[in-house]
Amino acid sequence: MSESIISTVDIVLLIIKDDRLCVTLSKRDKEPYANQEALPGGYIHAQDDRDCLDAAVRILQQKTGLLPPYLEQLKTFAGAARDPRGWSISVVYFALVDADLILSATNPGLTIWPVDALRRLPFDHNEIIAAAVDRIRNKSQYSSLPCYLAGETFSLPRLQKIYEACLGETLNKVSFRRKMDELGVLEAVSGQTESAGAHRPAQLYRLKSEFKNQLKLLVRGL
Amino acid sequence: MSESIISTVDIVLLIIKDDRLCVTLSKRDKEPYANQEALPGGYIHAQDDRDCLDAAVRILQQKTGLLPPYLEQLKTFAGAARDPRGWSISVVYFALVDADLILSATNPGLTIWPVDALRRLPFDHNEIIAAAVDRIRNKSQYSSLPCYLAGETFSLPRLQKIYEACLGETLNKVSFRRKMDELGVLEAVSGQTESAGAHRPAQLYRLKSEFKNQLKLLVRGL
DNA sequence: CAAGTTAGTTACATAATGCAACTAACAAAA
DNA sequence: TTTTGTTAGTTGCATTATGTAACTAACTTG
Repeated sequence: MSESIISTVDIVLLIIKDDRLCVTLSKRDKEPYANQEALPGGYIHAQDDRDCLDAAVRILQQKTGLLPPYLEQLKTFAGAARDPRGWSISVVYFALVDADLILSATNPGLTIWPVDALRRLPFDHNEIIAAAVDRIRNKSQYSSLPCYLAGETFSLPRLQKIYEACLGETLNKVSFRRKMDELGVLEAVSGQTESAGAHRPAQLYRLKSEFKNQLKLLVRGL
Repeated sequence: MSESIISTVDIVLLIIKDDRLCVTLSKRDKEPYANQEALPGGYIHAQDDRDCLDAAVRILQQKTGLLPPYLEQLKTFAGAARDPRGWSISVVYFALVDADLILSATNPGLTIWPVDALRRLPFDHNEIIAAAVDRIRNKSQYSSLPCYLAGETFSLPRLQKIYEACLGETLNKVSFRRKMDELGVLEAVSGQTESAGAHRPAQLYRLKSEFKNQLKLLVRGL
């Protein structure tokens, strides 16, 4: 039956760094693959965790100190071959967070890697990250998902760069702004602008409070 | 750690019956909830199953005798409260199959229920089915997914009914046919028509062989 | 062979999208 | 103080996608 099955949760924590989609890895402190970079993860604690989301939040807190604004179940990876310890189940979540929260914090053992230039990772973690990128690419096409990768306030050109990093393609400026208007999740921060050089400063926006914990979907994609 | 966690696979087997999206339930032969209708499922066999998909195929074979043309992982439901036996993980798959394969076969203990008129089911199976319906509704909007619910050959009006059942809304005939043309997964069965009454018979189509095992996606939805 | 019914197509109005060219607002150099 | 360069943001228009109504086609039944 299931006595010998290892039950874990792993987390793909994604951020934008230098306009590129990046994944956060943490150095493993135990065998197998001790001292190697891998997705942050851990055992499910049947005593402490009420469900998988609980476990994901706990593990993320332990490994990164963060409670990210977006956390969604991605997929479950399981089988006999993926972990040297034996038959294992990993319920994988993916989290989106503003890069500054990671880069500014002192998180020992956390490293950031562009998702399109990863080296070979332990377990099936490359495959897992690829699945996360697929998911975010898909959802970015028709939702406010990438907004969770921006900070509290941001300009539309900045948000467009984030969408482009998620989608892996450049977008038309006019169409993008029309779609953001249609989405209706943003509100201008009155008077606030971002001056980033010798040119016209950009209006700053933030997520309307009612959308801080809820995705908004477009009827017809970007 | 994870010694006490129960690991199972459950399957949401969906079909179209009387132009409605329906789920296939099977009578449980063991406790808990013995003799009640529930999603077909079973323990993962770490000895026999190489991975979860393996387990899903085995369980589906045992409970229904089918190898469905479409089988995808839906989501994992886990926690302390969902199963009276204790902390449990259920990796849920959803399967699509031509209704005739179930209705014609002699599958004792299998029953068919419209997904929008279900009674209260054991475990969290109502919630699981709702998640499956959400998924199929979403994917039907921009993919060839509902084709797996049709048989070998089918007319376009029939396929439109299937799409409508999946989406829960009626579609425009001209637009639907344009989109199916754009999808490009169908080929006319030359000379074959379906005569279903005192009116013009409909051209029959089938999935092109290269799409029997691969979803095709629309760039811009139905 | 006329009537009824569904299959399938055509023509056209309306809406969505993409592109190019515009104006706006700033800093820095002249 | 004016000019220049650069990015922000808007406008107008051509092109494409979509929805609707009205059409023709092909069958069965009376």
